[in-house]
Amino acid sequence: MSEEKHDPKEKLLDAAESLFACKGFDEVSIRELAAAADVNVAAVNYHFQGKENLFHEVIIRRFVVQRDRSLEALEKVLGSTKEKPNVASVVRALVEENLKGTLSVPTSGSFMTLLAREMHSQHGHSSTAFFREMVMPVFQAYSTALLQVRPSLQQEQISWIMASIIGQIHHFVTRWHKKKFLPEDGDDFKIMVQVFPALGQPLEEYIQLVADHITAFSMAAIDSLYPEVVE
Amino acid sequence: MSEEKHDPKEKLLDAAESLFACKGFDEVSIRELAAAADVNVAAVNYHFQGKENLFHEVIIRRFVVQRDRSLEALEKVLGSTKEKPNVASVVRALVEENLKGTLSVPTSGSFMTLLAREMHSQHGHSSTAFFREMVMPVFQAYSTALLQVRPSLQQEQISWIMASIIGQIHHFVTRWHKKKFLPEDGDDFKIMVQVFPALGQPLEEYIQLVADHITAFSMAAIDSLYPEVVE
DNA sequence: TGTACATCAGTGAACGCGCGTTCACTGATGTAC
DNA sequence: TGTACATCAGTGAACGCGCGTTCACTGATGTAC
Repeated sequence: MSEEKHDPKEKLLDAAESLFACKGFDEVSIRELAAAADVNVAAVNYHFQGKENLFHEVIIRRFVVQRDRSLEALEKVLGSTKEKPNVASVVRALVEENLKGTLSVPTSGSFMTLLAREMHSQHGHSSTAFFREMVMPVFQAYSTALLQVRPSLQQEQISWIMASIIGQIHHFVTRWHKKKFLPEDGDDFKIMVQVFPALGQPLEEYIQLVADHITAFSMAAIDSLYPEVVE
Repeated sequence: MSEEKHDPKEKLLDAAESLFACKGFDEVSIRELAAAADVNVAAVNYHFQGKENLFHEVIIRRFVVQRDRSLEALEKVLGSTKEKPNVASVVRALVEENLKGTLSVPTSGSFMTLLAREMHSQHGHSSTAFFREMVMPVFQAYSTALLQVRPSLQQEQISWIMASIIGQIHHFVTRWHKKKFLPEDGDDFKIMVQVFPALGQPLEEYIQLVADHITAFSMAAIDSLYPEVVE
């Protein structure tokens, strides 16, 4: 089949992406990676000069996709000729695209966790570069869009709003991810679903329910705290 | 001085609490722990039968305090004779107590991260027990309180509201923690403060600003989506 | 085209280090008579 | 009270394992004449 990669570098990246996402950096050994990618143990060092670098490249590769998806989704909303973009449509794009991007890709359930590691890494340089190239552009684009659709908002108010929305997104992503690795007949699973029924739904429905809730909750807050100024 | 502990078990727990919080489970070695606690390397296994158990006990010890503080804060609000408790006061108690509890204790900035590890642990039993005894009681108490102060709310609506609030709390805690370990003259630091000015404040002010924001944001959403039914 | 050599991707085995853990031990405290 | 023994908290040194990494190597491809 044409899908099978033979480039060992690609094979390693693919294997690393799913293994790191499942088990975390420290819990995956180079031997395990090599076995999963069907390459030699020495290949990781040969192609990436160390385990840490492989990890870094996995993160970058995934995040470039995520970033571009988020930016495209926003452009689509802003460029829509059918209906004038408003606050709700921008918020919904942010919420929906992040949920889908972080949950829908099969292996990527815990990339929020991996990202946390990357951001905390002491390498300094890589951390700054990552922040500037992956996180900031999305943040800036959505901030600007919000200002555009509701000019009465001030920059700092937008920062607070974005933080509240992103916080909610992360939390619901984490919830799903936590549930995902639980045995369906275990006590933990039952309790979680009982406390939070939406977790009993399939992924697609969960995403929709969560997107609806975060959008509604945040829009209600925004409209109430910072209402549109009608001139 | 009377503060100095001589019980090696206590000394180990104290040293472990701050080291684990700073560096995470894998990045702290038993030798490091022993040195910090000024005990023998073998002491960890002697007192706790393994590194994993020590970690578990550290988490428990911290979380019992946190849980009890949260429950006390709620009781204080509900039992107040001066003013009738309302939704806002319950929400504020939840937000403020969690922020203080997670940020004010000197070593505990990253206990959210450690907690994540504990919840994901495959031990099954410990995970369930922890959830049932540490997380659920607080969740239940605040849910019941919300129902009490606004009886028109349904159980599932409360679950969604709580999730949105807790998500915001975690996010702002994480932000502070991320900033805390950054050099104050580094690029990362400058960018973060520029993007999110509240991070430039001292901890006490940050907590107040964040508590105000989350409470206001969430109350606006709640009152707008699920208004009080006046009979 | 044919030959000799250089380059390069990729490899298998081995290395050395740091880890969590173990174990035979010590010295102090408690107990029995 | 004095002696002999048992119990126990705590220890130092050593063990063995798994890890990331290294290195001398192979065999295929590219290049020069």
